[in-house]
Parts: sequence; C-alpha cells; structure tokens
Amino acid sequence: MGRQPCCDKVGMKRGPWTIEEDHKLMNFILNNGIHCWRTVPKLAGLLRCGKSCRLRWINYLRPDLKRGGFTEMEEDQIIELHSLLGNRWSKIATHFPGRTDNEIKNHWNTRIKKRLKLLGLDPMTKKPIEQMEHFDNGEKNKTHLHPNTSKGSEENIEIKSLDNNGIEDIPKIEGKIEENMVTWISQENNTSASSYCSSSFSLDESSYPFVGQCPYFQGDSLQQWVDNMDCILSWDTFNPLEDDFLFLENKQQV
DNA sequence: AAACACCTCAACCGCTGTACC
DNA sequence: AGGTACAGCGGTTGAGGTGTT
Repeated sequence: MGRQPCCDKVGMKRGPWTIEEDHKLMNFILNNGIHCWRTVPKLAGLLRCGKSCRLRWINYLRPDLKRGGFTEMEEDQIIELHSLLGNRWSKIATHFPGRTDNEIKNHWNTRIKKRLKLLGLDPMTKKPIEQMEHFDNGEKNKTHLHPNTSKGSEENIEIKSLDNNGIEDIPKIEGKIEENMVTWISQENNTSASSYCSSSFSLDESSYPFVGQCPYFQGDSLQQWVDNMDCILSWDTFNPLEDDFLFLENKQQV
C-alpha cells in the first residue's frame, strides 16, 4: 500500500555538507535534472536523504542564487511584503529571484527585526512599540491588530484577495493595519508603497526542474554563476565539472 | 591571549497538503 | 476510499565566526 519510504534514516549522513558531496550533487543534477528527490542521493552516490539533497540544492547550490547581503531596498521590500503576507517566507521569496525563503527568513530574524526595534516599531505588527504597549494594557480587543503569527495573521484580520493586480495570494488588508509601515517606507524611499505590489515582480522564477530549460543558463548567466561559485567553492577539486559546463553550452547551441 | 557573549546562517525537525498506490 | 510517501514549508537549533571584556 502507498509509496516506498523516502529513505531509511539508518546510515544516512547528517550535518554540514563537504565539498565532495556538493560536487556529487551538483554534478548529478546538472547532468540529469531533478525528477525525484528520493532517487537523487542514491543515483548521485550520496549518503544523504532526498530531503537533505533538496535543501542543499535549493538553498546553496542552485545556479540562479544571488549571493551577497541584502540591499536596503530589498530589506524594505521584505518588510512590506511581510506586513502583507506574514511569515509566509516562500511567498515572499517569489518576489526576490535568486533569494531563498531560508535566506529571507534568516535575514528577517537576525537583522530586520532589530532594525525595526531600533526604529521603535514592533517587528510583527509594525506598530510603534509604545502603541503596542497601550494595546497590551487592555485595548487589544478593540482593534484588528494582533500578535502576528503565520496563521494568526489570517485568522484575525479581515482580508480578501486583490483584484487583477497581477499577483495572486497577496491579501488586501482591510483597515488601518500597517499604516505606519507603509508611511515609513514611502518616506524613506520616496516611493509609493503600492509600487511594490505592481505586476513588475517576476514570479515563480525560482524553480526550474530541468537545467536545460533554465533561463539562467543562457547568455552570460552561466558565466556569472561560475564566477559566483568560484568565490565560494574550491574549484581545484571540481575539475570534472568543466565537462558539465561544456555539456550545457553544447546543449544551448542545439 | 583567554574567556565569554553575541551573531549568523546552514541544516534539521515536524507539520501540512497533495499525489500515488 | 483510505493509507502512505513525497515535496514543500515555517520554526528552531547549534556550530562556527566575530566582537568585547
């Protein structure tokens, strides 16, 4: 009945990935694409579970990943999207091609939260902290503001989908919520807050199941990726990958 | 130089919705 | 139809790095 188990965890390696493992995984995916994560470790010769391979690929090895810190503009976008979407990091990540949900989540938890606190804003509600304390003293129930959780935000706020704005799943917040944040961001960047919600965002560019169909491998992008990876990985041990790049370049020419 | 505190982020865990048998 | 695996997600952890005393 049902499917075969993803992996028996017995004998599976855990913890940080070695360069050799990265090489094996990248080598395999570049040559074969991703069809089924369960079979990837076995076929790639890795003692990892498919889940671990998927995570490593998505968060670290994927060729279209953008490296380096977040710009202030990106941070502002994250803040605003978070005010609309809550902790739905994967949804937020779709607005940042080349960034992972994990990366955005980490950045939020380590940097942006602090930045907001320094500005006297509650990271979850974006309301001034003094005002939040006021709510805590008994006026909580008079407002639709709430301690924001990934689920709570949708339970407690009256929301509905935007009409024909080009983006699915961004809820329209009814009422005053986020007013302060929108004002603050607009002032800081001299931009209209709604511009972040325009249809100019590219969606769903983060997943390309088959490398051959990946637009990031076209033109200069492959070289950019190689340059990026150069800074991170020890390419002395990666000589066999040169064959893969030739393979990809040949594939583009076909 | 050593000890401690704090920070960052890669990786894991557990849950959920969906697909498969 | 129901049980199970898979893929994906968000929350959390902890090792390693950096700053401070």
